[in-house]
Amino acid sequence: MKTHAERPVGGATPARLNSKPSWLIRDVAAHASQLVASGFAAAGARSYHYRVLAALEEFGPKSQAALGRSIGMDPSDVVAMLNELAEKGLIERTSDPSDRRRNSITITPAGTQHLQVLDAVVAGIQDELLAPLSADERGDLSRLLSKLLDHSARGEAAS
Amino acid sequence: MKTHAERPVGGATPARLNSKPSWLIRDVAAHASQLVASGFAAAGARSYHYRVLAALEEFGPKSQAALGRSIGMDPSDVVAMLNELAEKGLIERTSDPSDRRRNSITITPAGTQHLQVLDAVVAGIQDELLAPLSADERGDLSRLLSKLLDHSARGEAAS
DNA sequence: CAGATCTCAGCTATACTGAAATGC
DNA sequence: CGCATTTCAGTATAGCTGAGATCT
Repeated sequence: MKTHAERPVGGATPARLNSKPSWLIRDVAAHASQLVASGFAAAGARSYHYRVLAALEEFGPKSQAALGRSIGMDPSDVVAMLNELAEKGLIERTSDPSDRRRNSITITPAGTQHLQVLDAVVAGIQDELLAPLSADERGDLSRLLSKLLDHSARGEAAS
Repeated sequence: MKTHAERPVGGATPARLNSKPSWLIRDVAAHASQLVASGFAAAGARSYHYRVLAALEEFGPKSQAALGRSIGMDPSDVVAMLNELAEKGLIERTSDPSDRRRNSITITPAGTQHLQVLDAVVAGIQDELLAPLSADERGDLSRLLSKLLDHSARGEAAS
């Protein structure tokens, strides 16, 4: 589960890569993903599950399409994830009587409980990931990243 | 080519996600990857090609295994990428006489030229990605990310 | 009829695993 | 022999496309 590699081992990394923000971000993200994936795997979940359960808990019941839009997930992937979550009893699909094309998705009590477990896993990962940074630096990092994200979100909206 | 999506559109994003550094990083990285992938695709390349060519140009001829180690790429993936690069005449494989298990990989003049084109693409992407940040902020971001990367690299070395 | 919704089948890129053939 | 190198075949995940059936 510690798959290893992911970062150079033998010699140096090419300067082109470790000096470019786009690559630094990708490398840090790869590390973060690995932490999340293995933490969630230990809890029998995956990253997609967390996104879905979080949206349901924060926003209440939604249609599959609306769910997908709120977390940037493709509708076809939503189908597959809900199948998995329903099998585990973490969500419930009921067809919406006001629009018979739609399913109304609800998080179950077991789902809420599972979400809390995953929240704890995620919290632990933030600590591990940000260990080398001071509280101030953590704030700076979040602020800078949010700025980049806002910008790219607006860029897409403009297209 | 503008694939779209990638970030919520309909309503708000769950607070759990956009408040956690690990998710912010992943989202920014996804955006960066998309920029790189489409920029490289326009030049007939992919991200893996850049890594390989950069390592060869900066460090000189290497064996496939050493190449893979220097850029954190799996040996089996190195094989496939070198096949593609060799077909385009960007690298050359010659078997190493001092150790007949090894191939010595060299970047060709065409490869160096192609790398320069990709360098320009990458430079443009940094500007696009970091547009909302001041020069000071860009420096801060790189510094913070490098710190995180150093930490995770040391963590792996310790295992 | 246009358009939304759900579903399924399949594709790509990245990254990894396992195993074989060869050579040190 | 153990170990490194190259290669191939296969797996898994995230994200996407295309198309069909159903409904508004």
